[in-house]
Amino acid sequence: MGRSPCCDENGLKKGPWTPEEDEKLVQYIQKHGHGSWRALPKLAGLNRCGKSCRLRWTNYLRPDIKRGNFSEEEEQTILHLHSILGNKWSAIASHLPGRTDNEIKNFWNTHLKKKLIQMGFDPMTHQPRTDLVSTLPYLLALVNMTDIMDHHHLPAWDDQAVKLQAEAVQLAKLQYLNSLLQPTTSLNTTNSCDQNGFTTSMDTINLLNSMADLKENPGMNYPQLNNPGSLASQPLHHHPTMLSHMPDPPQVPFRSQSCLNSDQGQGTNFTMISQGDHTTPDFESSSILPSMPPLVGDATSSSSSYGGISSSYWSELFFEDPITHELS
DNA sequence: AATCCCCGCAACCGCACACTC
DNA sequence: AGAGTGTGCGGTTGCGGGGAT
Repeated sequence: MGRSPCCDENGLKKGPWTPEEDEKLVQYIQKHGHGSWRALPKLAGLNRCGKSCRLRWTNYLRPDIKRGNFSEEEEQTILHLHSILGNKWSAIASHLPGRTDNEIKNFWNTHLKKKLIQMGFDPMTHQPRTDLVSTLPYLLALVNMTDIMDHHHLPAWDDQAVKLQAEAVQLAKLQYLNSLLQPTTSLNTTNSCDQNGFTTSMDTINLLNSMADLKENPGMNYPQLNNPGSLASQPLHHHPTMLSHMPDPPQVPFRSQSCLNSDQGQGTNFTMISQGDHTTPDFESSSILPSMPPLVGDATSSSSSYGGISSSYWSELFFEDPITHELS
């Protein structure tokens, strides 16, 4: 079968559109509608193929096109929908009035995707990247910064910079933990939920991380300590530090399949050290990352998620409208 | 001031699917 | 049923602008 591409005809212009061409196209469509795109160029007096006209109209000349930068709300919506729909740009665009699939695709490829990668998240799954190799340069850079500061007794950075560094280190630790928790590592973990519906294993991990960080950086303020479910149980775009300029999204507890099916009270256990009235995780401190406590206890769930993120994340697809956050 | 390099975006390309005859 | 056509969609390209050197 097959057919020749519409733009193969000789003599048809390609490339950027001139204002005159735009004017011709707009005037014709306003007067007659686009009708058959293939026939349109001739009727409108344009030396273009129909496909080129259609793209120019739908992506640029249409009167309801919204130009300009994406708002924070739009950015958040794109992230949220992409975490569910993937690269279905037209589907995503249908939820953003005035935005075209092409515009959203470009915005994703030039801004959001890079942002996620820089933060150590897989732009396709929206989960922390678990391949240590890919994040090693990032980790090393962080370590170098810290070492240099320590070695030269440099004065502390401004608060914001220090916080950013601490948060980045925490993310790196999260990735490290995730790598340990992957099913392929043969280290099994149990996902369960607390009364708020958060997945306990990752919440535990985050709590432990926060405690470790607090130990290292006594002055820091870690919201997870007050709200253990605030970090890893949320999809990336709900991450409190990721894309921190974004306004808080509607706070809806995520319902993971493993949560729905498991008993409460189960969770990943770590070796803990009792110190008087307090119990602390058994961290063996390291200059780079705290060595991870051994995982003990048997797997009681065959959840396909690791660290509780995946199941929570995908639950949205099955239980929640991505736009309204209402149960379906 | 000139050149290089990177990045963002508009436009193109090719494939897939729906529809018509 | 199948060939031809129209359109939608996602991936890719290449140009132009701006910053870095």
